[in-house]
Amino acid sequence: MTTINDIAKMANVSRTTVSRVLNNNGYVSEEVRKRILKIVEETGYIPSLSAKSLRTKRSGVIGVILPRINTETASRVVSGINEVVAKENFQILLTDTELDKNKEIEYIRLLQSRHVDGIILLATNINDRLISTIKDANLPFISLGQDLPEVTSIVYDDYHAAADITNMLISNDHTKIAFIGVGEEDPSVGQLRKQGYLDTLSKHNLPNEDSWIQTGDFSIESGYECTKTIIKNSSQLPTAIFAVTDRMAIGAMEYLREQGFQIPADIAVVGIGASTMSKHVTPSLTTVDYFNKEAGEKAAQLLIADMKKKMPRKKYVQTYRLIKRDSV
Amino acid sequence: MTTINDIAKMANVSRTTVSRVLNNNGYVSEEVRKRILKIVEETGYIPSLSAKSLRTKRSGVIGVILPRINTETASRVVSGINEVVAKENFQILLTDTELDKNKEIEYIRLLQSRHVDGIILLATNINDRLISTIKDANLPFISLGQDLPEVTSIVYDDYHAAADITNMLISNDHTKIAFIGVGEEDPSVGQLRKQGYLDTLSKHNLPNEDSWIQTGDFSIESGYECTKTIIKNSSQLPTAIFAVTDRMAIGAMEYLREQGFQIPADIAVVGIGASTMSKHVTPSLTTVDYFNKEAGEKAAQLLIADMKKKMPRKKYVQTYRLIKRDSV
DNA sequence: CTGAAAGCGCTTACAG
DNA sequence: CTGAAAGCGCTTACAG
Repeated sequence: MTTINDIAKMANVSRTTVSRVLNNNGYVSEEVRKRILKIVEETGYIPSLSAKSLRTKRSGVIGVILPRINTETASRVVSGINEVVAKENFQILLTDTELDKNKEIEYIRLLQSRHVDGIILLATNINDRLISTIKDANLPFISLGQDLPEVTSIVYDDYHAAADITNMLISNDHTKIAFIGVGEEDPSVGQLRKQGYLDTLSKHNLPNEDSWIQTGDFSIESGYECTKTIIKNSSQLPTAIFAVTDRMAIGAMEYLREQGFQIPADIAVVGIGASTMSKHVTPSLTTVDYFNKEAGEKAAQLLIADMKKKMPRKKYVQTYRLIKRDSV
Repeated sequence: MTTINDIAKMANVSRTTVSRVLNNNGYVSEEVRKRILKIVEETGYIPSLSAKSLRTKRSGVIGVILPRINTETASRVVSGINEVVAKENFQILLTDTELDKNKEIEYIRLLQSRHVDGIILLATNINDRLISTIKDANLPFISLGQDLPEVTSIVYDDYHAAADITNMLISNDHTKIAFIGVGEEDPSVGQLRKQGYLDTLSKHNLPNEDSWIQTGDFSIESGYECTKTIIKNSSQLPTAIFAVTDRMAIGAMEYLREQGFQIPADIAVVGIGASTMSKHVTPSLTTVDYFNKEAGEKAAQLLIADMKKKMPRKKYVQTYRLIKRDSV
C-alpha cells in the first residue's frame, strides 16, 4: 500500500510537507505542491484515515443508533441526518439495537471505541444506565424522539399531536373513541400520546370503556388484533379508533374491512406518522406528519454545532401537521 | 482518556500482557488476568479501535453503498446485511449516492481510506470507471442487484420474474398488456425486466402498441403519469398494466381509480417488489417478492467468506416468488 | 518555505 | 508465563 512516506520519497520531500499539501495548511511552494499532487494522482494514493484519526482524535464519523433499521421512520431520519453530515464530509456509522436496551448501551461504548465524533440516538426508552453511559462517553450526543434528562433532545410533540387528532375526531361528532397505544416503557409513544388522548376525552366529558383502550406493539398485526378485541369486547361499539402509529391504524382498517364495517361511515380510523402507505391505502388514512427527515436534519445540525463548540443541554420540540384524509 | 498504558501501569504489568488479556490470546496467568480485568472494569477502559486498526490493518467495518437510503428495498437489504455482520462483530459504514454515479466511485475510495474490510454495493448501473475503481481498491467486494463483470455479484432474476408475471397475466386471458419501465442505464431493472416482458409477448404473438410502453423513474408519481399517457394515447386500451416496481404500479392504480376504472375488472395491474404497501392497498397488488433481506444476508455471507479466504469471482442469481393478489 | 522528531494507542514477533 | 522494542501511517509543535 502506498503511504505518505512513499509519496515523500518519490517527491524528494519530507512527509511533513506532503501532509501539509494534503491537508492544505502551512506554507508550501507552488512548485513543490504541484509535484506532490502529481505523484498523489499518479499513484492513486489514499491516505489512511485510521492513522489520521489516531493522531488527531477526530474520525469524521458520526454514530447513529436506531431501534430498528428497516422502518420508514428510521430511514427518513437517517436520510435527513445523512444529507446534513455528508455536506460536512462526515460519514455515518449505523447500528441497530433491534429494540434491545442493552444494545443501546453496548453500541454507545462501541461507537466510542471507534472514536466517532458524535452520536445520534433514536431513543425508545429512558433508563439510568443509559443516561450514565451517555455521560461517561462524554461525546457530543443528541437524543431524538425521547426527552433524555441531561442530554440535548429533539422530541416530537406527542402530547399535542394526540390531543389535536382526538379533538379533530370530536369536532367530527365522534364521542365514542377507542385507542390503540403501545407499552409505557416508551415515554413518548406509550405515555404522552395516550395522555393527550385521555386528557382530551375528559376535557369533553366523553366516556371511555376499558375495552376501548388496547396496547399493541407497533406492528400492523397488533393493530389488527387490538381492533378485534375492541370490537368483540365492547358493550358499545366506538365510532372512531385512534391508533398511535399508522401501521397499527392500517391493521385496524384491515380488520374493520374484513368484518364489513365501512370506513369512515361506521367507524373512523386515524393514525400518526404520515407513512407513505397512509396516503395510498383505501380510504386514505388521516394522520399526523412528524417531519421525520427534518428532525434528522436538525439532529445532525445540532450535533455538528456541538462538536464545533460545546453547547448547553437543551430540549427542542418538533412541529407537526395534521393531515386530514378520507378515513374520517 | 484511559489507554492500555494506564491499565498496564495500574496492574503492574506490561501493555503486552494487557493486550493479551484483552484479545484473549497468548498465555497469561489466571491471577494476572483477573487483576487486569478488574482494573479494566473499574476504569471503564475502552480500547481504541483506530489504533488497533492501524496496527492490524483490519477495521471490523464493512462499507455499504446505497443508491438511496430511504427506500424499502434498501432498508430490507441493509437489515439483512446487518443481521449477518453484527454476529461477526462487524459494523456497517453507510453511504448514500443519491443515484449519482460519481459518488459511487468517490465512496469506494473513501471507504478504502477508512480501511473497511469489505464493501457491498447496491449497484444501479455498470460503467468502466466503476469497475476499474473496484479493481484498484483490491478489497473484498460484492455487487448486489447488477451483474458487474469481474466482481462477485448477486442478482435478482429480473428477466424470468418479468416473464413469469407477464405469463401470469396472459393465462388470465389478458392479451393487451401495457408496460411501465425505467431507463436502460439500469441494466437489471431497465433492460432485463423489459426484455422479459417483450419476449413473452412475442412468444405468444401478442400485439403491443408503442404507446403501451412507457418509461418512469421509480416514483409513484411517474407510475401515475405513465398510466395517464397510456390511457390517453392508446388507440386500443390495454386490459392490464405491468409496472416494473410496486411504487409505479401503485401510481398506476391511483390514476385508474381516479378515472373510474375498476381494478382488475377493467384493467389489471401488477408490480415487482412485494413492498409492504403492495399488500395493503386496495385492491391488494399482485407482485413479485425478491426476498431483499435474504439477498442482503447472502451478500454479507459472501463478503465475510471472501474476507476470510479470497474467493473466485462468481455470479449468484436470487430466487423470487410470484404473489398473486386481488389486482389481477 | 521545509524537515527531524515525537507521539497518537495499539499488536506482535522475539527473547527470556 | 511475561516484557522490551519496533512499527502501523499519520500530524504537529519546534527549529531553522
